[in-house]
Amino acid sequence: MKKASVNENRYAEIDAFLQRCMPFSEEELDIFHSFLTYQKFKKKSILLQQGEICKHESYIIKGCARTFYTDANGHDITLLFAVEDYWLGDIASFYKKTPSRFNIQLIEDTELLQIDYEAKEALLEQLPKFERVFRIMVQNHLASTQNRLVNNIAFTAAENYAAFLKQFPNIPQRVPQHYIASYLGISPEFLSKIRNDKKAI
Amino acid sequence: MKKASVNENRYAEIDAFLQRCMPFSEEELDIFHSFLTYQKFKKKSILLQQGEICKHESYIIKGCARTFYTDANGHDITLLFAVEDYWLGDIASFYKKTPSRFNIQLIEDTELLQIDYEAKEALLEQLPKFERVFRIMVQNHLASTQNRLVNNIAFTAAENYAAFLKQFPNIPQRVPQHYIASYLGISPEFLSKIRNDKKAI
DNA sequence: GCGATTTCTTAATCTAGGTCAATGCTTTTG
DNA sequence: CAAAAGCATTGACCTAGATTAAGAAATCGC
Repeated sequence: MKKASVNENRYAEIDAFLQRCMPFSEEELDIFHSFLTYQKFKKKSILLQQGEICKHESYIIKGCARTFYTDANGHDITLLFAVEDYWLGDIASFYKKTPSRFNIQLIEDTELLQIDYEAKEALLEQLPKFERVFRIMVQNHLASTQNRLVNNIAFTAAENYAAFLKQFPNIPQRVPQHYIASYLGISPEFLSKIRNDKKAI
Repeated sequence: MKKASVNENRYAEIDAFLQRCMPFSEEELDIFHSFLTYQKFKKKSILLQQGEICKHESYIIKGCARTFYTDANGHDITLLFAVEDYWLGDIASFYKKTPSRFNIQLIEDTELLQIDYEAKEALLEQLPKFERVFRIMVQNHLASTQNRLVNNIAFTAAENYAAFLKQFPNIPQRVPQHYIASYLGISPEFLSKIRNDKKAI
């Protein structure tokens, strides 16, 4: 018989995320859950501010966020859009307890599962299997960041925009266009021009 | 009494590298060494070619290398300079056995300790502690790649060049200047101009 | 439902950095 | 040791993309 529950199973997605990486028993998953904190935030909340120490890594159950750096002229560069099934945080700040270089801002009302430094270390001690899960996650993240760095230099803004649409077909419906410009590292005006030039063909 | 040896201890540096991450016993280090292969390569050797599958991760005992992407016009973008105490490889290709996006070319005669996929998995199985070592390595690598991506977009070429000199004061004596331009994502001519403008001040 | 704020577009002008080509200087290599 | 290859520099000219400004459209908050 199925357990009745007010809030469905808030761990369903994150468990599936883990299982895609390697098999976990019910017991292991329960232990994992015990280290997580469920949190709801309103649209436009600031999860992390440049200069602060990043206290949590956060898995998105539902919602949308953006990690970005604001330069001296107040222009920002989007490092990452995160939606359902993504993790948020500033790794450098989280692990070294140094001031973060990045801001994290929510673009929609968002539900998160959060883990702080001590909880993560305790989890890793209790279930060393998770070292591997997190290693693989970070490896994938590094590979995609390397690709993005190289693409950003090697290709034109129009090419990078086309590649972005292909890789993230659902992001444009969820975030304002000038954030996409800031992800591509171009001005909003120029992105508008690119879009218009494309239409003309 | 010290063991006499023709080739000193070729593991001295890599062991120190590991110990900076966490403590290891002599036995553990011996097991680790048993998975490594020592290799010498001549200057200009190609360790990995765009399109091939990356078969090894390589620790540099002595020497200098460059990882780069060559675009359709034959221009290249340097992803990484590696010298003593760095690791080389294309993570995405190594783990997923997909064609590599990058070339790795040696800039000096180089001595490496290499590990292939099967050996690395066997090492991780026998000594799961290494999951953590590699996780931490990859995290640091990701953090610096994120910074580089953002800096590349946010700052001017001259600023990025100054930051490069500060971060890697010894690289310019070991690699031709046009490789540094390709790391910064600018033309060699423009780097030459930047250097000249700076002198003028 | 309406004013206020954000967002997007368009157009004129400007600039960081690219391209091309020529010259001299170092390294390699045979 | 000479010829060739690779490297750095300089200058003239070109272009992708930035900046500024202003109006139009969409969305938000009450």
